[in-house]
Amino acid sequence: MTTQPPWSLPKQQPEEPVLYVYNSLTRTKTKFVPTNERHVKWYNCGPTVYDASHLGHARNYVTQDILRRVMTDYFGYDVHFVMNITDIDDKIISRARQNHLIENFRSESNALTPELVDTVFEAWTIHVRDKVNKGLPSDQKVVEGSEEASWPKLSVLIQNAEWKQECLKRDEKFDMHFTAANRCLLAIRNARDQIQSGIKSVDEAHNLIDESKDILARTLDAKYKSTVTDPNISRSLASYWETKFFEDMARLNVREPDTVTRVTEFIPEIVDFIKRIMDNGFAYESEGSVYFNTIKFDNADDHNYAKLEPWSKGNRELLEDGEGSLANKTGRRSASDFALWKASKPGEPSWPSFWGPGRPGWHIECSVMASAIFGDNMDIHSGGIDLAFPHHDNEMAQSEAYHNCRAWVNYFWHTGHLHIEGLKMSKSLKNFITIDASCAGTGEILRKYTARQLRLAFLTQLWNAKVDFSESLMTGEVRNIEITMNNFFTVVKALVNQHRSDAIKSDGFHHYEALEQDLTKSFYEAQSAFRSALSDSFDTPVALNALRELVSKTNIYINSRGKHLNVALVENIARWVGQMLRMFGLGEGEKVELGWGQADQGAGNINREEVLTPYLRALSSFRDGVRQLAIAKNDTALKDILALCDKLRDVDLVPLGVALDDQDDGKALVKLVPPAELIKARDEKRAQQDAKASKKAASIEEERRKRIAKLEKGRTPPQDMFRNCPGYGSLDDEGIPRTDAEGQELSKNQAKKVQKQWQEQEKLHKAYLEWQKTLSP
RNA sequence: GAUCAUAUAGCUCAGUGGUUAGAGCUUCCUAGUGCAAUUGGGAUGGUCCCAGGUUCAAACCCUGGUAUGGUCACCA
Repeated sequence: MTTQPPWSLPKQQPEEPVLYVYNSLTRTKTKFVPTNERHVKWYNCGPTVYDASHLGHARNYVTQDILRRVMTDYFGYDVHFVMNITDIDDKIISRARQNHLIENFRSESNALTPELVDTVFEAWTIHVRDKVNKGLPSDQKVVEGSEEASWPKLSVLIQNAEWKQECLKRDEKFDMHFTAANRCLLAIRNARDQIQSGIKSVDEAHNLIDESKDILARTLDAKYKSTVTDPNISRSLASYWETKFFEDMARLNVREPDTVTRVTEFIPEIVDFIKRIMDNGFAYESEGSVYFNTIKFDNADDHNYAKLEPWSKGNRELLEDGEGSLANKTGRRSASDFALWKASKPGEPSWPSFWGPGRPGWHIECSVMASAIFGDNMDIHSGGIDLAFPHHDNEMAQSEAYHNCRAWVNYFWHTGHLHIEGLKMSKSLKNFITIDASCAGTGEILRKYTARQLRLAFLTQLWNAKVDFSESLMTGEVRNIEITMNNFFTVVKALVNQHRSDAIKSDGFHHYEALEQDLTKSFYEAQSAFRSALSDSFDTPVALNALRELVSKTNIYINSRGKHLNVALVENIARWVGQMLRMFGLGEGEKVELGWGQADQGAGNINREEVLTPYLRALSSFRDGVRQLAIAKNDTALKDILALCDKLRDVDLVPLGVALDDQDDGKALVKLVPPAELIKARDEKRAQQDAKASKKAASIEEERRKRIAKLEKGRTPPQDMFRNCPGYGSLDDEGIPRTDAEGQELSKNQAKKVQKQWQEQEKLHKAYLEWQKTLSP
């Protein structure tokens, strides 16, 4: 024979799953097809940098980071991930200007004077009339001149929860405005007292200004707005918060984008872009501003406006009727038209353009920057769900008007919003949580939870669903997963170490019997389940469950197999589980290590003496104890030795991060854990046990009462349950009501309901009779 | 006010008109140990929001009500 026998291509059975992802353009899961091989062009809407990042940002960027990691590290796409930074916009400008004005005002006020108090008081009255009034009922509105006089009355009214609720209905920020006003007024009164008693210090002046900052900023801004002309003021605010943003992202283990684009770096491109949209006939100029013509665009044959949320477009047009002349006032031809270029008012940062000095509108930046990097088409555009309309719809309209194309974006992925304990997060609801501890806020999330726990919380929810961030989610499910994984990896690592130290390469057995076959099968199944979950629109909750189930099965195997454990198989499983967790971005510590790593502060440079001494001291003192017992030859020696063993395990080794688990063969499994983690676990457990013990008697009694109450409910046989029961009239043979108290026949639903209740009672009664039998022999 | 959701176990939620409505967590019990521990096994727990209707059959479909939440062009 000189030729090889024929070979045939194997058939994949079952076939591997194909990636489908929920796409906002269809509001269904659509098959993911990149236009160019496995290259993926991905543009993500980044933050507007004017304030500290909050938990909502964390939700969005961590979730997108998860999707990005799955796409690159699991599915193996070559992703080019671009994110923009909005570093110029109305909010940045006004925030920077107000900060600047307050700063100036503060440094110019070098004594507490009646004039200063008057200025603050005037600002306070304006705040009360403009802001607090919004929430007040029309007959209780504060009129000019009577602000301070009406305050005592309002302070009493706000104690009334019902009244306050009504105000919040009228204006959801009422509480916030009221609190600010109250704080400010207290500071004003305090200042007056100080002046009375002759105190005029700078500190008191500054204190007054700090306490009334927000209120004062508004009036200062109204007065001196146009005097602030230095563009560096808003630029430095933006760059400050941009740095903070990336620091927060780094703490959250979010990968940096491949490309970061900033609006202020793309102004000439933006101007040219707008020019071409005008040339294509979809924009018009009015008093130095340029607007996009949504009506004309929507009416064009090959274009549609508001592809993502066409229903919102309808709302907008309805609203236009209500607003009437507003459209004319701002120079727009239709209320749905939006600004591409805004003429700058005096004091506002501006750039030259064909239409005079101005700055870009909000939506145009993303169109221009994405086009500059990706050209006339991209695979994925992502962002928070709240951006879908109008931002992304406007973006698409602009870009399609510019490129003269039908589809600028192929897939829109919108991440779901975050709620706190069932409510949306907002400053006015006072449940606002920032990411980093260094910024002021009601809460700082990284002080309370780790980046890993936060990411796990998001992984247990679908990326495009609403997340409810709650204490119970974090301390329940998340902590649970974390503990399960940590314990699993610790045990496997210890097993692997033990196995290596036994040093025999083979004991003459293959260790691949039915139990190992089963476990291997579970391993394969978990891998398949994991892949199909992620292919099904990144279903991370299901994927995580596949990992947890595999861990549970492996635990069962470890505990049932005893000495003849196939360590290699267990190690492979642990390695894969660890890799998948790291793939999600949950990794800590060294990558080569089995598992997902465990953060261990203070584990830096290794110094042999420092490392070994505490362990040797523990060992040595244990030896001392055993020796003394042996020398003393007491009757209780055996018991005392065991007590020493317990002390070594439960007291001395815990802070050293060593846990000992006894095994069948009499040799303990030595587990190495970060000490902090071990101490935490011990304390949590103790607290739980204490809590249980303290309420045990009460809860047992409670349980018993509940059980008996339920059984007692079955005392009445079903035939009698409706007798003498108000609300029902005549009964049939079995005691089921036919008519109500007035003799009217029961409605169908009613009849069905009593039937159901009757059957329920029959069951209860049966249980009751059984119970009675056990009571009387 | 307009509009859209949601309402199922103590909590978070699955549930496709058709057996006795499910899961995870919590709680309780339990195995393993000299004592612990990782871990395992089991049990408890339901007026499917209320009222009517459609259907042979409703947690599921329809109508009305109630409650909660979101959105209403600043938003991640």
